[in-house]
Amino acid sequence: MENITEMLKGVLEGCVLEIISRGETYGYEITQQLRELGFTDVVEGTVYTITMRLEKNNLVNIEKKRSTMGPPRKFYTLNAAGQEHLETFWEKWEFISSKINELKLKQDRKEE
Amino acid sequence: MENITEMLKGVLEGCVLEIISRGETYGYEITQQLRELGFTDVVEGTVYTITMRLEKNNLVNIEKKRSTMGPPRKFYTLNAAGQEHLETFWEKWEFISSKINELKLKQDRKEE
DNA sequence: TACAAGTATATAGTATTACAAAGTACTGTA
DNA sequence: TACAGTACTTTGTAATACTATATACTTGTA
Repeated sequence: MENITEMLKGVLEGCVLEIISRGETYGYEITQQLRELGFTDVVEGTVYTITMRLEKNNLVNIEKKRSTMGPPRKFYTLNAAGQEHLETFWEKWEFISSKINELKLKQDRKEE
Repeated sequence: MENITEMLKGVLEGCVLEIISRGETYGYEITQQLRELGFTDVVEGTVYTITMRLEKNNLVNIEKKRSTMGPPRKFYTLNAAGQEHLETFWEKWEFISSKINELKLKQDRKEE
């Protein structure tokens, strides 16, 4: 799927929060998980800006650990504020997606 | 629903296209329809920037008509390119929302 | 040894987009 | 005339994802 970047704005951060909430993980791995999910064009730089934002907003705990496969990894876990932020994200998502789908249903009726 | 503006990026234009596709309409009316849909904080300036973009990208036809209720209205209809753009929008929306919901389902499993 | 490839974090600059705030203009009514 | 409601327009700003690049560590291979 090409050129979905504008539609990813605002949701990508939520996806990253959700991925972190499943268990300790680091930037490079998050990127790969997003790619597996289907967002194949997401690059490391993008995820990095998101994790930096999460750090800045104090939504995550950080632990640096050695790796046998390259340089040290920065592992992230959600703190309480992060959990709360994640829940808010899903509420917003539910709201918006339901509204958009409402509009879409009207479209389908239109095509009959 | 407060502060959903970042999540609206990329989808609002699609919503406007969809509204126009239902029949000739103008900026002020589009704004009101979006508010009725639930996006209560959308303001005229926002819709205006979108309609301007649609014009610039040649996705709409324009007809100016007098009104008894104020200044002349600029009525928009979709042209062929606009129709195509709208279809592409729904495809992207289907793709993204299905991926996000996939992630959400995993979340629900997680909470069990 | 030298070098490539994979892993991993980091940064600067850019484009797109929604919004805030304000202004302009036209109509009908008190 | 003054004002409220309708309607379009403009300017500037903030947020965000992307491009491109740099840095560094490990392993494998010629």
